[in-house]
Amino acid sequence: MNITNPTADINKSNHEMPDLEVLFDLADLFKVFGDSTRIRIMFTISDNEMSVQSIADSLNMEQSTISHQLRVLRQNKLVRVRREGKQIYYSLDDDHVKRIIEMGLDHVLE
Amino acid sequence: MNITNPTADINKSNHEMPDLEVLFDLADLFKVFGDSTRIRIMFTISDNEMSVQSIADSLNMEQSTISHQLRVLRQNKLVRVRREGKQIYYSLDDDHVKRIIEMGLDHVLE
DNA sequence: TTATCATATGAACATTTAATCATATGTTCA
DNA sequence: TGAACATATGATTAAATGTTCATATGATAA
Repeated sequence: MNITNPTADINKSNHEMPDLEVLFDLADLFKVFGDSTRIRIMFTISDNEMSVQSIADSLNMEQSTISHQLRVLRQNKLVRVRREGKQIYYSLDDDHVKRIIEMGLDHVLE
Repeated sequence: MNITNPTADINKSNHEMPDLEVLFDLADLFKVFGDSTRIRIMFTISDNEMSVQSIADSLNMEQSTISHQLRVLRQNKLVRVRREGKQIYYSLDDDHVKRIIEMGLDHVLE
């Protein structure tokens, strides 16, 4: 863990272990990807932005469920939000997100 | 993607949505990365294989806790196992795993 | 064989988490 | 203004999950 002990440089690792706090953040990030509903939402909006209700329709799930999960995605900066009239459109935040998913897919499909 | 023009866009997907089963597997994979103990274990063994007890010592956690989590990593093919006498040595399965973590780190640290 | 060490595992418990229901907030338009 | 619509949110409930304790399994050496 975050050993900042100057005397202990016996560490022959190439990768330095990040601070504990970073590791917690990292786990929290992956936690967001670790739910099938959120994964499906991310796929659904990966090409086009979509309104909440159309995501719900598309996945055959309740609007409330989708909204709750979109909040999680929002809080973790994984989606972009745009309001247009009564509707709110969501899209993936950046290609970063897609790449993480692709990496996971590679592992799952291999 | 990220079409900001709301007028009559044709929904032309570039990415096909994988089967539901694959999406579940994908979520399950990320679920494994979504725990700080497992993340820390993965960092700990990312450079050198290590025995269960030395991982536990290194993280200041119970042998049982580490063993339980190593099982999860094993079941998801994220670690390699090698027995040598009484000890069992664990290492990361492949660079794939590292790359997934690196991707996540990029997002967390940005 | 038996004692000892290293690891794995089952059960119990506490905590987290996702889905649902009901309702609140915010927007548009008559 | 008020009705209708789209989305967000709080509370509740059920299920999943991580840690701990106690113990089982498996390996080594005397």
